[in-house]
Amino acid sequence: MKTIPPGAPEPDIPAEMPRSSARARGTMPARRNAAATRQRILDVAMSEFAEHGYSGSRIDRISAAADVNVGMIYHYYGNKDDLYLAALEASYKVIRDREQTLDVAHEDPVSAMRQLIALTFDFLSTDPCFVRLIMSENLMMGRVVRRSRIIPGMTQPLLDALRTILKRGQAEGLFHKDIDAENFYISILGLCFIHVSNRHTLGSMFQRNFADVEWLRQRKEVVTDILLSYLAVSATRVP
Amino acid sequence: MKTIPPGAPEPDIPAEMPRSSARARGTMPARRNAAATRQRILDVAMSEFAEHGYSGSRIDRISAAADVNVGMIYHYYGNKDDLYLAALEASYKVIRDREQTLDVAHEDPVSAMRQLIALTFDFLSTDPCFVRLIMSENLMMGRVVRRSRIIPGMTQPLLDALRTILKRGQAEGLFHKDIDAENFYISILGLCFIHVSNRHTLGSMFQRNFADVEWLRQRKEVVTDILLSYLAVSATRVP
Amino acid sequence: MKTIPPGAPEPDIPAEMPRSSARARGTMPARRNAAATRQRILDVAMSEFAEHGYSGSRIDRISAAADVNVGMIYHYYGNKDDLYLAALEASYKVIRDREQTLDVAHEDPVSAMRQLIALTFDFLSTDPCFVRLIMSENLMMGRVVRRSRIIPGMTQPLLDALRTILKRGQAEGLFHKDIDAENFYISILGLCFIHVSNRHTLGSMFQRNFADVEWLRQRKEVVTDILLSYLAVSATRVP
Amino acid sequence: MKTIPPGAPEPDIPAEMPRSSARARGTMPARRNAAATRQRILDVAMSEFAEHGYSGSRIDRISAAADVNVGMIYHYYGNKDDLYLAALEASYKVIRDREQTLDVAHEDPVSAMRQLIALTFDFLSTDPCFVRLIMSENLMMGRVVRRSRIIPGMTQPLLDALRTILKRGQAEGLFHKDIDAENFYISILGLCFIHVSNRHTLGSMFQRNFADVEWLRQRKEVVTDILLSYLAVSATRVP
DNA sequence: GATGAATGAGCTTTCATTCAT
DNA sequence: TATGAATGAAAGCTCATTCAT
Repeated sequence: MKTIPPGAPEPDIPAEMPRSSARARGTMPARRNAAATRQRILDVAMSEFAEHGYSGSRIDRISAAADVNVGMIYHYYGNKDDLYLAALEASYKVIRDREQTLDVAHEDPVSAMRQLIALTFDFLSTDPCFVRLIMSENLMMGRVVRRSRIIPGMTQPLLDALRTILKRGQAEGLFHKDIDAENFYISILGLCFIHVSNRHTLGSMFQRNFADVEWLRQRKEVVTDILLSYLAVSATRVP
Repeated sequence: MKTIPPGAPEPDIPAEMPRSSARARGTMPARRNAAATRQRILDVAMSEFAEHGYSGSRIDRISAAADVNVGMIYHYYGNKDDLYLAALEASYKVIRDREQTLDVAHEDPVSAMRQLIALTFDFLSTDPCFVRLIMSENLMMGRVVRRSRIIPGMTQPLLDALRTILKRGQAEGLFHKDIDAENFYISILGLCFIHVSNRHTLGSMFQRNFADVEWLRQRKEVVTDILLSYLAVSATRVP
Repeated sequence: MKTIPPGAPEPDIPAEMPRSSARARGTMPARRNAAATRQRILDVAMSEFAEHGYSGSRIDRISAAADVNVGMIYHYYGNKDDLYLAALEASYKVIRDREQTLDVAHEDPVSAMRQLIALTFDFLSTDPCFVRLIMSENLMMGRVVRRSRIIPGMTQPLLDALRTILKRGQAEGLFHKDIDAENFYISILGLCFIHVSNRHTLGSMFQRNFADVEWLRQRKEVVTDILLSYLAVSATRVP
Repeated sequence: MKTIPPGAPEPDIPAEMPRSSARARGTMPARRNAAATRQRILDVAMSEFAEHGYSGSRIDRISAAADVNVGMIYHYYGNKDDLYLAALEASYKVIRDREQTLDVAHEDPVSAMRQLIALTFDFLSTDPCFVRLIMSENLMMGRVVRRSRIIPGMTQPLLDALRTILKRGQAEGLFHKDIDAENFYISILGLCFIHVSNRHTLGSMFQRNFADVEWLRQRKEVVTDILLSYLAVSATRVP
């Protein structure tokens, strides 16, 4: 819990003098890299909130895992709610950023769509943290996300990318015309989300481990099939 | 979820005299009816847990809303965990029972499938209580549902019904052969669940009200289209 | 817990119709032998208070074990305190009665003393209930026993018996003269009480089981030796 | 038990300004001294547990008397059980330490034995706290003491001291040979313990105050006589 | 005499938050 | 910037006791 992550540089602390123990002995003034401390708190908070939900998360646990004093959390983030919002926004940023790595303008539309689906599926399945954070927030009726000023803005690039793929597919006669991008994204999300969000209740219902790698591989194929079937021009329309 | 189940008659309580306020004023002797009290607690608990999740729910609030002493809850249900399990099981029972009202053996397979999808969609969308209960349980890593002895058993009839529809559709050459019933149910669930479970975060992302009736109507059509496209023999298989 | 003790006759209940189950089915009016019910409650209370002490004892447990309604306990005994007093008095009566079975007037004084010591030792060691009841009461600073009107009176016969033995021993030149009966009884009690009252802490200190039968046998000899050494005329008096 | 141990200096708190009342009035900033607070809690806990037993003791009362917030108790001691264990161990330490002040190796054996008996008698009689703590623990069937890692270890020095006295006495021909040290200690304890542990029930039986100083003085002599009579070579052995 | 549903006060414990240093 | 001792409100749960029937 108290080990310093290797990736967190603390340049102004001499390596030969381990911080925490020296501090414990009171031989060193409390002075560190503020930005790093802030970030460390945020990283830990993201895990904590993801693992335990909002109500289940403990400020004490976060401060211990981030190796900072409780007061620091309040100093940097004000209160539990705001820390939670920060964690939520940071989590959204990760997936939104990743989505922007796709080359939607030049890649073959079907392939681009497959990549978007795969990226979404893998992101949600690989680490349930994001999914759990989203669930927790929705259980709170969006009380916190509602206050976010940046999350709505992060959605536009995603929608743009999706529309670009759809338009190019339609122009090439591969996708049928009557598709709403927003609604389609929700379908992608629904199909990629459910076995992660409901892992445990589904597990209880079907007595199966939905984190099993082989099962996930098959499920990703099915999800892709379902969504591409729907997009295909040849798809049977509902009469 | 807040309606008193039709099977629980309380004939000797005059409808025009609401118990709680009258009792609070001390003008009416306490009605002693164990079964009714038990049920009232369960009904209230289902709402409370659905609204606030497990950690966020308060025994005090439940006892107040059920108009009983806190001790009664412990007398009837043991502890918060067991009350929560009872609420969860009761909720599952409602949807599983409703699924069994479908006539999957005689109805035209496509129509039967549409009905199953519609039933699932409507059940989840009409009252978010069930969805929220499920989410809460999954956030707790299935800690409670794992102890349920009846939930696993409730799944079999659903799978049987789904398999019957699929087989009959395949026999009539309407559905293609390569469909796993369990996986397909998860797809149904995913597509019907997401806009309820993620209502608030999606609302924040897209600045739209996902409880809007007109939107739900359209969404139900899309979901049905997606799932039937996938089932259809003409569907483009992934090469 | 619910089995009826064999010694408790319930003449007016036909044997072929087990009481509790019939009552559960509501087929039998609630009507029993009042005195037997009262006694059953007391018997159970003695065990309960002995096992858990006053604070640790539960009215609910007593009513369940006595197979009566909670209200009956209040009906017959008023409240927890008074039930506890009744249990305490009944317990004292058992040992005081037993002490009176000794033939102190005709038996050889040394032998009579040995018998009194053995009786006390065995009574306390065989069933720790009495000891624990006494301990519990003393932990409560005698709050309840102080209200007893019969316990002080029960002591006199014991003291009389002890004095008789001592006088006869002194008259025969077996015991030395300077012995206070009351003080001597306290010595008997202390030596016979400690390994029962302090069974667990002594067990922790010495890592030994002080309920072991062989150890008890030896201990009884030592206790007798100690007390008889002190009584003996030849005993070295402190200069 | 209520005195502040000499080793815990609180130099910067002016003696003429009692902390609790001043702080209650809000005129003095809270003294932040973890060790002192911890000790204060323990001191109060020892009294509280001694006075009311485990079940009867109240965390609220302890926190009030120690002039700290309830949470502090849990912060320092975890829970009621662990606080009780700490109090128990601290109490044992006091008597075990005191026993080690005897010079068993050089003092005349009879005199050393007298001193050990007197020390034990006085320790138990002067302040009933220790006795009551022991009783409470035994009423709980040793549930807490069983977890102690230090109490068993504290017994050895006592046994060693006792064996030293006995051996030297036997070597000098003062004590007879057949004496088990452990059993003999239990006899000492039993004779010194009973009038304290059973003060109230004995008081009720004999209508006498067993905390009376003069009675205690006589009793101490009797106890010493009894034990020395038994040790003496001239003691009449049981045939 | 007997029932059992119901009560309310009080318990131990937890936790976000503050504040003097 | 950083510390950690301290707080107060509220949580889950228990239990002696009452009361209509």
